[in-house]
Amino acid sequence: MTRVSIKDIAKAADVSHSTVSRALSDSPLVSAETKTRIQSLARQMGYSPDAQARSLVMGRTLTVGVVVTTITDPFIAEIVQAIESTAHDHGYSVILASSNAEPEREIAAVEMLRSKRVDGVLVTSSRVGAIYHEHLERLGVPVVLINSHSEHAGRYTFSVNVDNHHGAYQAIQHLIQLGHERIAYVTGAADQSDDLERQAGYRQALTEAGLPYDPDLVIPGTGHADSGEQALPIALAMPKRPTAVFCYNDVTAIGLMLAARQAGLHLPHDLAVVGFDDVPTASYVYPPLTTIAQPKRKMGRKAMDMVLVLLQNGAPHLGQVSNVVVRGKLIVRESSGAQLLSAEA
Amino acid sequence: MTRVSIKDIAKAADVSHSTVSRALSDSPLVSAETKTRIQSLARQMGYSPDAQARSLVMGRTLTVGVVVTTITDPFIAEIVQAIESTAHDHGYSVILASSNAEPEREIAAVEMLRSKRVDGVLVTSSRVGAIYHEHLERLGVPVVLINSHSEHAGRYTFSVNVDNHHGAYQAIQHLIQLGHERIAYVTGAADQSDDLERQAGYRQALTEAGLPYDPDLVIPGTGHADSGEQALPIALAMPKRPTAVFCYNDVTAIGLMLAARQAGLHLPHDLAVVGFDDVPTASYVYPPLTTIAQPKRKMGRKAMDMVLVLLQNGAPHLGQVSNVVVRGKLIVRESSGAQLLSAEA
DNA sequence: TTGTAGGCGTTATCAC
DNA sequence: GTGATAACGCCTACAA
Repeated sequence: MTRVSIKDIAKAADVSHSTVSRALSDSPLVSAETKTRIQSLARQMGYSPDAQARSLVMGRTLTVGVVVTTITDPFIAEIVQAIESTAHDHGYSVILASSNAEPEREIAAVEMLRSKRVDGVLVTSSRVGAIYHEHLERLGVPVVLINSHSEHAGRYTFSVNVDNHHGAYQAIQHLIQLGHERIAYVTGAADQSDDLERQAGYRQALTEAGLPYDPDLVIPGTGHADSGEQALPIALAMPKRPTAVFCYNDVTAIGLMLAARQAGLHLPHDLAVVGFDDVPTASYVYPPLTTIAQPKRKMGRKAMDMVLVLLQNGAPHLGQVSNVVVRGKLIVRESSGAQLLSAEA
Repeated sequence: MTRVSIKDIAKAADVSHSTVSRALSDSPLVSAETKTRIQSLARQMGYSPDAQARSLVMGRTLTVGVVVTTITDPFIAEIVQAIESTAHDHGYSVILASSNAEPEREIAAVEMLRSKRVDGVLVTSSRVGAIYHEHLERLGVPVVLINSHSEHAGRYTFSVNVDNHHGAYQAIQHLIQLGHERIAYVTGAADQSDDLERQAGYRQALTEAGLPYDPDLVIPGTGHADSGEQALPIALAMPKRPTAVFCYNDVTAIGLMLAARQAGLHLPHDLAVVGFDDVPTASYVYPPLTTIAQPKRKMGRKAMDMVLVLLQNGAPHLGQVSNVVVRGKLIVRESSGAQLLSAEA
C-alpha cells in the first residue's frame, strides 16, 4: 500500500508537481483541460492529500484538541458531541484526550496537543489549576474552558459557563412555590466555584422569599452518587427535618433518591428532590427527577464557535471574543412534587 | 508566539541541527556533556517537537482514528474511554469522528482519517456497509470493528464482538429458572446481525428447556426507548400474556418499564424484564434492571491492543491477530424478580 | 563525536 | 500556463 503523492501524479501526467498541486487545489492558474485531466488521474490513482505535509507549510492543522476528565460522563459526552459536530462542519478534526482529573495526565495531554500543533484547545469540566493553566497558555493557541473554573486570567483563555447562580435560584424558587420552607442543599466538592455559585443562588432565593438561611441545612457532598446516599440520613436526623432537598447535581440527587427508597420513604411526598444538569438518566429514575437542564449542545457549539472566530484568517484574533454565560432551564418532573400538587389542586 | 525549532536550538548551542536532533532523541552518538547542555537549553527555550514534521519522515503518526455513531451513547463512550486510555499508555493519540450513522459522514470520516495518516482505525457499533467497508480497506492500515457487523471480509479488517448468542441464552435461562414459561423478546432494528444472534440465543434457551418457541412472542423493535414503550401494549394484548420480556437492549427495556409503570403495572411482579448492555442508567431505574453486561472496557482495551500488535515494528503485521468474541455477564437486579423470589422462599 | 546533505509531501514564489 | 526552486521541521545516511 505505497502511498501516491503529487509527484507520482506529476510523473503520470507528465507535468511538474507544482502544476498538480495547483490543479488539485482548483487554482485558476492552470488550464481547464489539464486541470480535469489531473483531477481524474488523481482519483484513479487513489490519491489522498497528506494533511501533515500541508499543515507543515500552511502553519495550521485544522485540528483542535479536546481535553475531558472522562468521556464516560454523559454530560461531557454531550458537549463533546456538539464540539465535534460543529468542528466537522468547518473542516476541523478533533483530538480527544482524557485527563481523569489527574494533574500529570492533564499536562501530558496539553504537551501532546502542543506537539500535534492543534490550532485550538477546549477543556471540559475540570478545575484548571495554576500549572495546568500555565501549560495551556504556553500553547499560544486559543483555549476555551467549558464549565471549568480557573482562577487565572490568560491572554489566550476564554470560557463558556452555565449560570450556576441563576440555575440554583430557579430550583429553589420552584420549591418555594410548591410550599417548601425548609430546603436542604447537598453541595459538590469543596471549594469548587460552581458549587459556591449554586450555594449563593440557593441562599438568595431563600432570602428573597423571606425564608431564613440555616447553615445546618447545607450538607457537604462530593458530586458523586454516594455522597447523595450519605446525605440522606443526615437530612433525616435533623431536629427540624427539611421537606425538600436541592442537590449540587443529578448524580448526587439520584444517589439520594436511591437511599430514600431503601429507607422506605415515599418520594416526592416525604421529600422533594431537585437536581442540576439534566443527565439522560434523570428522566428514567423514579420518580423522574426535576432538575436544571444545562444547554450542553449549545455550550459545546458555542465554545467551538469561539475557537473558530479566534482562528479566522489563520492567526489568533483575540479581543473579538468574550466570555459567555448561558442560562439553564428548569425541567419540572415528578421528584419535586409539582405534578402531585396540581393533581391535588 | 513564534515556535522554536531544532535549528533555533542549534544556533543557540552553536552546534548543527543534527546534533540537536540526536541529543533530544537521546542518541548515544552524542557526548554526554553536549547532550545535557542541549537538553536543558531546549527546555529553557520552551521547545516542543513538531509531531507532523516527525511523522512525515518517520512514516507513522502515532495516532489512531476512532469512528463512532455518537459519543453520546454511554455504551460507546465507555469503549472509547478504554481505547483512549490504552492508546495513551502506548504513546498514541486518538482522533474522534462521529458518523451519526449517516453514510456520507462515515466516508467523510474515513477520508479525513486517511488524510491525517492515522496508523489504525477503530469503528464502534455501526453496520459497516459495502462502500464504508471498501473505504476502510483502502486506508491500508489496520482496522478493528467493535460490535460492528460487516458482511465483508478484508485484508486489514478485524473485529471484537460480544457473544450475543450466549448473552441472550443466559438471560432467558435466568428467566426460566425463575419459573417463567412465556417469555417475549423485543427485537432491535431489523436485520441487524447482533439482534439475530440474540434471537437465536433466546430460541435455543427455550428449546433446551423444553419450552415451545412461539413466533408471536417476538415483538419487533428498533433498539430505541420508544420501541420499548410501544412493545408493551402489544405484549399485554396477547391472548396468552407473557410473564416476562427480554429486550434487545437496556434502552428498550427501560422504555418498556416506563410504559409499564404508566399502565399501572407492578414490576417485576406483573412482568419481569431483562435487558442487554448494562448501561449506567440500568441500575438507577426502578426497579433496577437485570441485564447482560457487556465488558465494555475490556472490549475497548482489547481492540486497541489488537491495533498495537498489528502495528508493531511500524508496518502492519497481519495474521498475528484474529477476531475476538467476549462473553457478557448476567447482572441480576430486581426487574427480573429474582430478589422477590428469594425473599418469598 | 559532530557536521553536511538529502528527503518526507506539501504550498508558494519566482521565473519563463 | 507551467516549471524550477525553496521552505516548513524533522530524521538519517554519509562524511569528516
